[in-house]
Amino acid sequence: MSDSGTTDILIDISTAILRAQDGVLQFRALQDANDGDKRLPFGPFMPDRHRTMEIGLRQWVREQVGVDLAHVEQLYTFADQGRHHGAAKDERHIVSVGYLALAQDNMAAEDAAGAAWDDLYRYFPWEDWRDGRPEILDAMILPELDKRLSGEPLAAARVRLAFGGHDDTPWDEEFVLERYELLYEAGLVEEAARDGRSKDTARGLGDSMQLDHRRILATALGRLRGKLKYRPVIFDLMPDRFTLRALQKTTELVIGTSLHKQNFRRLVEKSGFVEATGETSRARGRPAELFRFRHGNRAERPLAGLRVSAGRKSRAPK
Amino acid sequence: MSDSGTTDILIDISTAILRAQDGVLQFRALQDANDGDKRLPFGPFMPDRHRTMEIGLRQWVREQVGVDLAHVEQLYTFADQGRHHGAAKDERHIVSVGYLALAQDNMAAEDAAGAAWDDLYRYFPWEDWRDGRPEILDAMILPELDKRLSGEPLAAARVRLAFGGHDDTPWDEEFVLERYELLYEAGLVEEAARDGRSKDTARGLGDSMQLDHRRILATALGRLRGKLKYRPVIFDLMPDRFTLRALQKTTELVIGTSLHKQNFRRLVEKSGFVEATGETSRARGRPAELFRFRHGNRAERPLAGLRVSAGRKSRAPK
DNA sequence: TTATTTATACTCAAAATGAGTATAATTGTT
DNA sequence: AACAATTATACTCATTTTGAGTATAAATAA
Repeated sequence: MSDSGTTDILIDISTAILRAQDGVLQFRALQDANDGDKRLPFGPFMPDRHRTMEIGLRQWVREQVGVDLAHVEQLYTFADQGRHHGAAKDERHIVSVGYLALAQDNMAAEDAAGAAWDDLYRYFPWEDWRDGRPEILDAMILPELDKRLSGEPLAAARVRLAFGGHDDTPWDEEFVLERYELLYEAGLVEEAARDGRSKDTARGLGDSMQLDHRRILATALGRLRGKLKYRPVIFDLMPDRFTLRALQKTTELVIGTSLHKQNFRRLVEKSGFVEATGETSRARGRPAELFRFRHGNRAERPLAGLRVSAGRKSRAPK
Repeated sequence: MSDSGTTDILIDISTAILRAQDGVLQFRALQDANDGDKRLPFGPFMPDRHRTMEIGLRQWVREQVGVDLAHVEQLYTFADQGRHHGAAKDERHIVSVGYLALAQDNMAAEDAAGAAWDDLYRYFPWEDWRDGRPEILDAMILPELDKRLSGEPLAAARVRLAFGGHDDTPWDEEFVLERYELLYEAGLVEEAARDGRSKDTARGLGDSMQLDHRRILATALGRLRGKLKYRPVIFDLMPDRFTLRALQKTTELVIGTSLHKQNFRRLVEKSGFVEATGETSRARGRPAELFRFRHGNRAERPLAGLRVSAGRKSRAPK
């Protein structure tokens, strides 16, 4: 079977490191030169030195940004040509493996040169619905997609699937990658022009990144949004003790929509994931009880995550 | 960044092709020599010839087994050393990308040499709970895991997470890979002995496969089980028209448990995924109405899949 | 004609959900 | 000290969803 390809392959491992801080969803971004596009921490997978890819990932993360990783999970392996513009000129073909990692709120390590925490939604402004449907969708994105993809046969269906239609196909917050890919194909993000897919000179939507790193970030956000619903990963974004309000704010940050406070509390309390510490946090208003994640007697629990919902749908007519 | 590894890398693309046929969950298996372990269709990713990995995958599937693929989805990229025993002696390190593909029930193409449809659960006998909890779990698997992993610090928690504890941590049908990996680590599957991880000579659990192909199969089954719950992929395993009973049987086949007939019908009818054709199928008993999948007006729909459930939990005390 | 088998319809109680209203406990302001 | 503002928390209530049946219908096989 190993008839072997004629070309050699280089595998890049890139990691989207996310955290929630002061009401902002952030990721660890690196800036090489001054002023160029930012990038994720990444480096080649070297099987001699890295027994597994996760070991490789941790090496690059350690060397490039000083962050302690909580949850780490592989996202996707991208191998399509032409999406790695700007890579060092190496005669090898590049395959890109993306990872998602979560960092606790209060981690130190702000120092590493050129590394900073960037606001994720600056790169995906159409994904933040916390203050309602972003205007840019109807003002620009949907009309432009419609115009630019009118040639494609199935484009209309793909757009409706990804961005939501009217009542029948609602916005699905998990389709982050599908939306980004459509914008890329339509030439609405700068990466498309850079890769030679679009001759557009207008500034694209959101901030752009090196290589295919914004695509990896999109995959990370979509995966995290999905995972929240069935595994308690949200707690990896929380400090040791937290109020239920803070937990809600972090959840809203990730899924990009607002939730009903009383019902969120009921949901969380009933889930058994948290236990009260007895302490309270004071700020303005009535003090809130501090909770902690309950990896109580059972080390890890496979319980359902926090299922959040979009609101009752009015009964479909017949 | 591309400081380059010193070793070259070979990427193998392997595909688990599943279908449901006559009440059996099957996958497309190949036998090279007579009598050796079976394998999945696979081959190297060759960037010169394959613009994307999915193109490569389709080439190897076409050449090795004659099957038309419906849904295709990437599963995971495995790069840990030592799990590829039996690979052709190539000085390159092997990275293995696994894919899941679904084939319609009634596809032809039985011919390709050495290719057959194998019963998936023969390779994972502990995963089929349709007739209740498999006896092998308590008779052999759990005691052996307990014994063999007693050295590992966190083993007990991992076992309980993967195989379910008593009341608090129920069996989660999606953790197929986690269970297989535990059995591998404990030396309870033949692949472990073959890879030099275990000196066991006793026959392992379930049929073994070449390379890491059973691991890919485990990943495929787990992913499919999870996906059923939120996307309508089950219909990719169904013929054009089907009775609700057949749909239920196929669902049960995949998730490995039995469902309540009347409630399943209610769920499916309400979901809007199917529409009646007016025709009926006759067999023994009252004829059943034939339905078809409704990619009606809207080409694809992002609606929730068929959520199936394990039975009401009695209220937790307190 | 009757038993058997399968499909389909309907019931009913429990639990979960969406959307509030009501009340409590603080801090900041007058 | 009184009160407004703010936040947390408790509770209500109508609907919907869910689990688990019972009842009835329409076929085949004996």
